[in-house]
Amino acid sequence: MTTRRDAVHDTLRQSEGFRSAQDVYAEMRQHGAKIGLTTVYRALQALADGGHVDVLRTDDGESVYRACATGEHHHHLVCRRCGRTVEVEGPAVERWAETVGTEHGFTEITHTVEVFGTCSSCSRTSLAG
Amino acid sequence: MTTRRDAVHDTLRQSEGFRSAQDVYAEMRQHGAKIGLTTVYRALQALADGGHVDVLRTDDGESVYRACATGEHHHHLVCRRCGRTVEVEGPAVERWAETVGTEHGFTEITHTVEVFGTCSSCSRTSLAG
DNA sequence: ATCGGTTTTGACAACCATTTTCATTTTGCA
DNA sequence: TGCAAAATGAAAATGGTTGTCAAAACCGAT
Repeated sequence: MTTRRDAVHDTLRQSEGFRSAQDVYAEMRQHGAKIGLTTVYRALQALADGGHVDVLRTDDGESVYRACATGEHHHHLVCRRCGRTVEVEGPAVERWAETVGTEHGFTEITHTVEVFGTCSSCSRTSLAG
Repeated sequence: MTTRRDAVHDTLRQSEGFRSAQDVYAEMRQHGAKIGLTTVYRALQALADGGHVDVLRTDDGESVYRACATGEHHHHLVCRRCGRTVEVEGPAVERWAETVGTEHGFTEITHTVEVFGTCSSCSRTSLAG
């Protein structure tokens, strides 16, 4: 039997961008999956804790998740319109964060970096329509 | 009469780091201010909209605010223990975000960058205690 | 198969920051 | 002074997320 966690993970993998727990739940139900909202939340958390999916917060405080191609540290370029996401790297940013933290006497430095924009197909749409 | 918004702004100015709406409210009440929670929320939003204070989200989804020295675009180095915050600039990061977005055909690029760490006095404390 | 014991599940209730509502108070201004 | 518009705040509503707990699924041992 496919564990629910895998089912959640699969659902996420089929998505282009970041999806909320509620989104994932709704989609799974629509496809006939028998699963509860609580379980989706738990699965998502477990996946996130294990580093199998990335999490970020939308402007209105919702947590959104995404199954990324790599487990390596990376950042995201997210279309603010359709949510399409590109994984990007930025060694320069990593170094900058580390440096700036150290310079001020901080230790155990971590950072969050997200880039937002309007993707080409969305800006086309807005010009046309 | 000092408008409530100014009172909220002042309270924020006296803080070292980022404070939540509830924090600000509690502190104002403690100092004898007659103000409602709703008003604090509204004032904080207005201040944020006007670019007079910076906002960010804690890991648990709470919005926290800070009256920053400058209205210019800048980022923060925040102590994850005590919340002490240093304002930092990173021209390299700005350029990187812009470049990476443009390369992928995105327009109207914005970004969020926050650096977290443990400040020197907090790491001393943890070693001692 | 069947019996414990452990883990997972999920309906529902509880949480809690934030928003909305709306009646009251304050303000701005003629 | 009067009156419309804006600000206020107590209380209720909202909504994503988490806690509770009993039922269901799982698993190794008999």
